Amino acid sequence: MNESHTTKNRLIQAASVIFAEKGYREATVAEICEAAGANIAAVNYHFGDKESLYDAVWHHAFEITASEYPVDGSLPEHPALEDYIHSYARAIMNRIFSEGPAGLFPKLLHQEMSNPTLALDQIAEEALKPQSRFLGEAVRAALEQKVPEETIRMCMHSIIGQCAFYNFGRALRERVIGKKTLSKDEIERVARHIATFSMGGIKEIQQ
Amino acid sequence: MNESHTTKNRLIQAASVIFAEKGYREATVAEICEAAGANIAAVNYHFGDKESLYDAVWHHAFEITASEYPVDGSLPEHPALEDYIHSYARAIMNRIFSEGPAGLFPKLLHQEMSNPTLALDQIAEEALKPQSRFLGEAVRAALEQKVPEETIRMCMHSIIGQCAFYNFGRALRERVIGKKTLSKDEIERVARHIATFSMGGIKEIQQ
Amino acid sequence: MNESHTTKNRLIQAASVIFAEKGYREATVAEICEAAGANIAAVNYHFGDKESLYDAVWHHAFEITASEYPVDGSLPEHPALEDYIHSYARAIMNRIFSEGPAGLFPKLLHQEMSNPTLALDQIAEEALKPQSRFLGEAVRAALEQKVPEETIRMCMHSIIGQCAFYNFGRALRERVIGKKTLSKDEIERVARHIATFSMGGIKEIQQ
Amino acid sequence: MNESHTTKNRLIQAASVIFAEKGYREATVAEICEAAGANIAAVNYHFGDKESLYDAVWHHAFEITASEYPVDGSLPEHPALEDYIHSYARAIMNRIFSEGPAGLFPKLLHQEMSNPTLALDQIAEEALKPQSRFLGEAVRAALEQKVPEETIRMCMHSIIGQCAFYNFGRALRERVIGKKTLSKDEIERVARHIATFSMGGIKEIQQ
DNA sequence: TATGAATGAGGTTTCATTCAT
DNA sequence: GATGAATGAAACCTCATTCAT
Repeated sequence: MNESHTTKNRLIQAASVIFAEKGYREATVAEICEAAGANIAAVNYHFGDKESLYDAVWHHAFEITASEYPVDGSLPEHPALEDYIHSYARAIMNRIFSEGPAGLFPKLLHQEMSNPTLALDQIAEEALKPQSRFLGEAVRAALEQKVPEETIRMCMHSIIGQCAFYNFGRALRERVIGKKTLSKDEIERVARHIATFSMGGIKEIQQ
Repeated sequence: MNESHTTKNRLIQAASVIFAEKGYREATVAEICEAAGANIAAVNYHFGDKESLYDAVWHHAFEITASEYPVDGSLPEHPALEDYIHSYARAIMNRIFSEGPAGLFPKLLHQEMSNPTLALDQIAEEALKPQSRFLGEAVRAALEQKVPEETIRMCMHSIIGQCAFYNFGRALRERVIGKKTLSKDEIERVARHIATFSMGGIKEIQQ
Repeated sequence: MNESHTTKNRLIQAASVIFAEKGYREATVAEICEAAGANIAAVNYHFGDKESLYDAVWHHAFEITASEYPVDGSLPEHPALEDYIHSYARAIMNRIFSEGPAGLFPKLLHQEMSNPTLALDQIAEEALKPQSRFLGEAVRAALEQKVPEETIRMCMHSIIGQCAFYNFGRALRERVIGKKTLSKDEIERVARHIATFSMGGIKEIQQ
Repeated sequence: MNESHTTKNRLIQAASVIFAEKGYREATVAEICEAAGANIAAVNYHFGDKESLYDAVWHHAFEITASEYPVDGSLPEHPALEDYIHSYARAIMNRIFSEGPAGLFPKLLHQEMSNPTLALDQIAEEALKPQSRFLGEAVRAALEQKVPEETIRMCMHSIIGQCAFYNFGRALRERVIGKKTLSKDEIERVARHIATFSMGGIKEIQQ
């Protein structure tokens, strides 16, 4: 049997979508099984319990998003700081507005962060720290250690926050601004904006 | 009887904390009643159902946070753009890291945004749009209409995103950076940083 | 205070309508009190409990219907059997299709007969046996004791059944025939029909 | 497993008896499950909710009563009107006084008619209209269209009412007359009485 | 005489999990 | 390797009744 169509895989795929949409608690084992075309007992049979399925979903979702939109995916040959920021912002924005499986990771992250389970510790360690370091080292190098560590951290947060807002603020943007999604062009403009804005910010901070 | 100690008020207070911590669905009527020292049927007696209690909690939480930390609370006599941004950022940061009742609103907002209920529509309209407008008009005035509306919106998102990150990113910051809360001094420095960084960003964008 | 507008009376009146419509169990004390413009505790205060209110309602409803439409209300001077039957049928039909308070008794009776409470025993004794005897004696007299008691009883049931059908069959007639109520004229024709039909039946039985 | 002893079937059987005795609202899921020897969650597992179980009970009860006592069950070769009436009356009387499962349908009908649920619409359409038509056509044929439609309807109601009285009047007959049930012989005599009485009535009406 | 807050018992329903097959 | 029936715990909600005022 084609490995990607085993019951186990179908469960992970169906669960990804449902967990992303509703969060861990609101998603029911029954609806996941039904969406996967599997028996009600399938989750417990294949994964032991609901929470272990959730873990499996996380790994699946991160693998997809990280390989489809790596944070260093748009770096030129000899990248300057602005290139690093732009590459990071572009990847994150593409993930956030992806309507395919690559879009599941940000949605899961959003769910998870309001009600952290044990999964978040692992995710933070394996998935998010490396991305954060990617950005942190670029900023640190550019500032040439003339500034205290706290300042570097605040700059990083300013950059990450600008990107993350498009994920966490999704429901709000729909309501306050009325836009549900962004076109490819808009995504490009936003990524460019974040890079430019952040470069201006860092220059100002340096003085 | 002292009005602030009626069963109804005790329910709202207990529910605020529990909803903020766990979200609407995960919080149970039973634990709220127990925490309020009330009977299991008290919620239905005083509010009709769980959802109406939730609405009451929202209004309560917003009133407190908005009166304790208004977004225009640190404006000088003739404020420049940087003053607007600083006042906004300072209020938001203080709300986020308040350990008292003023801290409940951001936490409720975080919960709500991952699983929006009907409450969010009302909150967006009544509480968040005005704050957003406060910032938007300051930015628009400073940029003197030389730039397209999309640019203004992106700048606003850059500012809001920097602040909001400290709310939505809470669980992550704890895990990646290891800091759970910020001291008064740190809050002041972050607010100042966001104002400075954003001014630099806006100047860069203008060119 | 006008006696008919005391809280106690308003409760009885409101409860009559609601019990008639929904039956004992489905009617709630809360809605009765609200309809009567009284406090939620009023029923227990004035009547002790829900069931005692129910008893009070019965007496109220029977008094009204029996005085407005007595079964001997249309008897001529020297009545023949057909006159007795006609008078009985006319009274019952008028009660059943009354839209005022006189219509409450048949509706309560309908409710009660599918789920008898202790109230039914009393009602049967005080209200229904006398009416039954009214008809029974007329039939017995007309048949001149030439027939066994069982035959007399079956004839009575034939008469009563024809009338009662318009009460118990109400929901069904609406659905099968599509008529919700009867005009004054129709009521007269039905009463006349039942008298004629029954006289024919009794004559046939006698042979 | 023997199909008639599955949990689902045991639930229907237990529920039939309890719904017939107490009506929809008064019957509790808990007592039904206990009577069926099943878990409290069994109703929701097998039927979704209480109301769907109720529907299933209706179909079950009607199938049994209609196959055990069909309204045309006693028709001779070339039936006259009296034969139709007698066959109808005999079937209805047998249903009403059956102490087995065939007796559940009239009891359910009685309950339903004092507090109609959506089920009644369906029952009226599927179960009762055909029976009513069976009688109606026989009467219409016998009267040779010399009489207005209203007269035909009133004659039908006279016949149906005489039968139905033994169902709806059950609680009353117990109290006023003191007889709880009828023997086989009595049932036969009542059916014969209704046929004779009705023929006399119809003849009288025709003149 | 009357009230409004409060309560406890009990209702239906949901759902993750188990177990025999 | 997989299933469908079954379960127990716990969720929200309803409602007649009580009690202090």
